[in-house]
This record gives sequence, C-alpha cells and structure tokens, in this order.
Amino acid sequence: MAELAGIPWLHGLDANERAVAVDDLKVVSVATGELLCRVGRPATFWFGVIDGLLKMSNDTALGIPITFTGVPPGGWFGEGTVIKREAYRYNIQALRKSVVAGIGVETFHWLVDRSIPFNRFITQQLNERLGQFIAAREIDRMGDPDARVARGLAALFHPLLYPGVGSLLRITQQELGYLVGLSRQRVNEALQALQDQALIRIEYGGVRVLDLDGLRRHMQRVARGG
DNA sequence: TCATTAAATTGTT
DNA sequence: AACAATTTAATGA
Repeated sequence: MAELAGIPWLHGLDANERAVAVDDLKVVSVATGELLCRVGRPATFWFGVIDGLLKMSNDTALGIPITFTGVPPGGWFGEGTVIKREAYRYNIQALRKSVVAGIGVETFHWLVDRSIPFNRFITQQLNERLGQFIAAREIDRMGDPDARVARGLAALFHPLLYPGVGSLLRITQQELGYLVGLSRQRVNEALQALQDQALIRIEYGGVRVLDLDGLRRHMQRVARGG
C-alpha cells in the first residue's frame, strides 16, 4: 500500500505494533460535503487525512458557527476526545472528495499503553495544535482579513502537523474562504498581497509557500497592529 | 499524441 | 453576485 508511507506515526512503531495498527487501519473515501464526525457522537476512531481536505468546525450546533481549522493531507486529529473516551466536540466535513484513514479507539489505547514513540507523536501533536489555537484567537480578535488568511495558510503548511502538504498546498480560494471565514474575493485580494511580498505563489488550484517563516512573522506583525 | 470540448478556478467589477 | 479569462481534465480520433 502506497498510502501507508504517508502515515507519519507508523514509522516509530516496532514490527509487531505496526502489524497490529495496519491490521486495524481502515481507509475510506468521502465525498464533498460529507460529515465524518458529528458533535455529540461517541468517538470511535482516530482519523487521518491521506488525500483531500477536511474542515473542523462546530456549526450545526446552536450558536455561531466557528471553523476551528482545516485538515490537509498528513494530518491526524481526534486524539483529545479518543483519549478521554468522550463524544466529539466538533464536526468534521470534507471540503472536497477525500481519502481518510482511521484506527479504532481500542487500538489507539493499545498503542498509547506500549509505544513511547507513539506517545511522543501524540504529545507533539497536542502541543503544536495548542499553539495554533492560541495564535488563532489573537488574530481573529484583531479581525484583519490579510492576517486571517496568512494565519490560515501558515497553519495548513505546518510541517509537523501536516507532513503530507509539502510546499504546495492543494486548496482553492473558495475552500480557503470557507476555512478562514471570508469571501472568495477577499481571499483572492489577501493572497495577492501575500504574493506581492514574495511569501507565497498563487497557482491554479493551490498555493505554494515560498517563505513559511515570513508568513508566520507577517500574521504576528499584523496582529500587533504594525 | 494531439486537438477539441467541457468543467473548474481565478481575476475583476 | 455576476462575468470574462485562464487552466486543467476529459474525450475521442
């Protein structure tokens, strides 16, 4: 299976553990708009994106719809709820036709109980995502559209959380608009501004990052009001 | 492989 | 929201 190569945490496991994980691994194809997780449903799987793009949000719930983050290829999510054996606190929806992998809750705990590399992966995952949510709060409070787009892109290009992305992120400006909560034309405007600063290059159906550190500095600089 | 057509995406108003 | 221009994907010879 070529798909296994794109699953980052598999590499840290020993032969036995990997065999158990692969045996339990399920790979499904989801259509655009399809929901993988619903708020309130018990967590049964720990999911990862092989190909495509997902959106983590809490719409359909009462109150204002909030998009937490997008999940591009290489990203794994849901460990928080799986660890606590709770119900999902968000919806996961496919922004486009995607291929998603998952392992069951029991297998997840089995790995947590015996593999140190697996625990390291989970800890790092939680830590990096916490950093992203803190940055998101700061920037959304400021409300500068260019900064929101810069932040959204910097998050999706995170090499540890989303190793499958590389330097070219496959995302349309429409999809990016759904993720950061802006109109397509406003996203287009922001992208051109970022391109003018040589931080990214706009490509058909995607965005290439030229300077990830610069992108991060940009969103922080704007968030401070500079 | 190439040319033609349809569909998707982008840039602009 | 609507439009034109551009790029990609699909089709068939």
